[in-house]
Amino acid sequence: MKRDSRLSSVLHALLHMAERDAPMTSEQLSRCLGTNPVVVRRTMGFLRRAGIVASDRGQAGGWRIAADLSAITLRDLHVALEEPGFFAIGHRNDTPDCLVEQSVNAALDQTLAEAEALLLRRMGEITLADLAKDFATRFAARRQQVEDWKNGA
Amino acid sequence: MKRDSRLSSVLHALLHMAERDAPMTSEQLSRCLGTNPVVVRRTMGFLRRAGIVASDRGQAGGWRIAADLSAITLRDLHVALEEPGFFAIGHRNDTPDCLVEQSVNAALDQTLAEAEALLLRRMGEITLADLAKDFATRFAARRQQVEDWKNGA
DNA sequence: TTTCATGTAACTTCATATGTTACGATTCGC
DNA sequence: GCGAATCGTAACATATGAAGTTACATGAAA
Repeated sequence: MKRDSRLSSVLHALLHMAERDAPMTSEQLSRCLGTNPVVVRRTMGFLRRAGIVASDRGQAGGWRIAADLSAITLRDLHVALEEPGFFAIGHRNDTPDCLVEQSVNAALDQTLAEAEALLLRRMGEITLADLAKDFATRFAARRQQVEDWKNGA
Repeated sequence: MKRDSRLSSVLHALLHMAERDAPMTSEQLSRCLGTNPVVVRRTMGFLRRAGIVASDRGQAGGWRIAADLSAITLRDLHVALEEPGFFAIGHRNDTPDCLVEQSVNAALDQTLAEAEALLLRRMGEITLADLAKDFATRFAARRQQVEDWKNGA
């Protein structure tokens, strides 16, 4: 199945934006993400409508984060993107007459619902601030690595 | 997103087979599932290769369950079908150079991995025998309902 | 030997995520 | 005001993958 990568994309974009003071244009973001400015506008539009980012037109325009990093969770982004569901598996018929199919649906639905609840809970616990911190750690580690390499050479 | 419904389909098929003594043909199963005999053969082929069902050609041939109902779990079926993953969301680039993207991937992967582990655990606890029992309960309830309706009329 | 069934390749169809083109609307600097 | 930069969005193109379909080979039983 073709997986929806918009959540990953907007996270990537938001963290890049968080590293800067000035707004970033769709064109800049599209280069970060390896995609197209129109795709960026289309996807970020969901976040704008959810109040997570704001956009300005004209020169010196672009996208900026409109909320506190520690107040934006992965769950918020998932909801904002209106992602239709987490799962690549499902059943064909939502309201079957066949009792056998009803048993099958009930078992699958219950199992998937439990996993979905876990996902939503966990995603509600992870904020953009957490990711930015994780990035800072990685960045420091790489900088140290480069430093070591320079000294060794 | 187009969801993979093969797990649902084979469960449906297996429960119908469990209700009978004789083998069922692809044609019969396809009518139960509202699909095509070739699709049934293609999908059930995964279960045959996993030893969960057996098939016989020729007259009086068809499909039969080759293991104990209480020994077949949803997880076994999921694995047998070689379903590529549970999730409809994911990230675009598996081995990014960008440190920001690495942070994003790490966070998403960890969250999804946790949910996947839960799913596999739960699916490993549910057997075909459990579903057959649930079906029996629903069947009895409906029979009672019909009985009541007859008496009332 | 005929009939019925599976096994499988090849192709079609359909849904949908993503990419692209085009153009209108808005804002800024001059 | 004018022109450049930028978003907003419609319309269309492309790619991927699940499921459906056709065709035919293989094997088993009456």
